[in-house]
Amino acid sequence: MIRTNIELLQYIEKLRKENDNNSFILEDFSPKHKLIVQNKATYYVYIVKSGIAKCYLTQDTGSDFIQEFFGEGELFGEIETISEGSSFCSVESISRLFVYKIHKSHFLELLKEDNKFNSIILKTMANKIRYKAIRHSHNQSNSIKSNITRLYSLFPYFISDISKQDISNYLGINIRSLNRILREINH
Amino acid sequence: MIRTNIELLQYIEKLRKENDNNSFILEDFSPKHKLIVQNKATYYVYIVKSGIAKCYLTQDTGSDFIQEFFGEGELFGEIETISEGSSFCSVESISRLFVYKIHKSHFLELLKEDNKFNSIILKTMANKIRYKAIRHSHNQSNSIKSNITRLYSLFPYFISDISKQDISNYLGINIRSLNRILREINH
DNA sequence: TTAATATTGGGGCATTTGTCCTTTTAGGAA
DNA sequence: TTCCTAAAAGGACAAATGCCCCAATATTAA
Repeated sequence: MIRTNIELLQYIEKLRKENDNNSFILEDFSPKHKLIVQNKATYYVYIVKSGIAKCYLTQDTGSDFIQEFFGEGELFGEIETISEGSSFCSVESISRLFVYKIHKSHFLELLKEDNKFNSIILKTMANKIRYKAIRHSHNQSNSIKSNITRLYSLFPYFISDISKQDISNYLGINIRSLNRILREINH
Repeated sequence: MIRTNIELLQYIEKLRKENDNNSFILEDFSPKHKLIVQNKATYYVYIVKSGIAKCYLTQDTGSDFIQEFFGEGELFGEIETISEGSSFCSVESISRLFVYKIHKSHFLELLKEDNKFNSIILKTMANKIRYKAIRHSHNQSNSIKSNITRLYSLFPYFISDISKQDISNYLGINIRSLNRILREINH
């Protein structure tokens, strides 16, 4: 639910220290700021330094479906950069958010020239695929109750960190259903 | 639904022609053969030459959820190889299936030494992430009817190529619901 | 402070989807 | 051919989920 990638974050920070004229720029956003907007061109790749953001798709019906919550070290914008399309989702800060951003062209350069970086990105993307597969598989073939129970066991405090509306959008259900089940679980 | 990756297939076949002692082995499977088994170690990465396979996760409840159908050029086994875990899904032939297989260690070697190959794999993985995101987003926030209608427009002949049970498992619904909606759509 | 707005919680009902079961049809093996 | 099994189709009812509504509480703005 709240994804992190400490190995990547540490490597980025190491690169920043070693290189003075480095390509990573630290930025600071307050909540509800959109860093990436669905269907718009993107110019940067981002890595979360601290805080939480949500990554979501807006459907034709107007409803949002949240793909992931990004925490420390999470990477985004890389898909758009590597496969050269406009953005297929939006990314918006939930809490105060610090990110390192790097221009597309520098990101692609690093991918080519830095073997270690290349291998970390490959691993990061492999993990995203694995995680998505498992999550969506569970979500699509189990009841809401079982999905929420699963979240409780994986992320005991998700209820306090994330709004009910966002949790609903993450589960692909409506907020009434979420409340109904939460009530049932807590007697 | 039936994913393909012609660029990758062509590149593999080019490598095979240029290199006599190449690392890709052509194999031939009849339907219902499991090439990868969930939770077991894997030793190879595969690329589909022709035919169709399904990639699915089996839940604790015993039900299967189909991630994707793999057609020409689709890659699998790469996640397990890159992120070094046992398999998180099973892959099973649906039709007669020809695949190129390559040993994990050779795959990793190619990734390091062949820039073009590296870049094709990165693009392939980026596309998987994008595709999964869009599919699951739609599937989780729309009715069965709208999901089936979407399949019809994307893959007009899916009904004739794939069994009803597999379609149900792909949509994360039960077969009764599938039949009910199909009937409704066709009056 | 007060007013305005967003978030949370839940009642009541409609709709969708799942479960169980039976029949029909199609295809393969003996 | 006949038998066996798997796939497909659908009736009837139960359970899960969505939708619309309103009230209570918390948060933000003036």
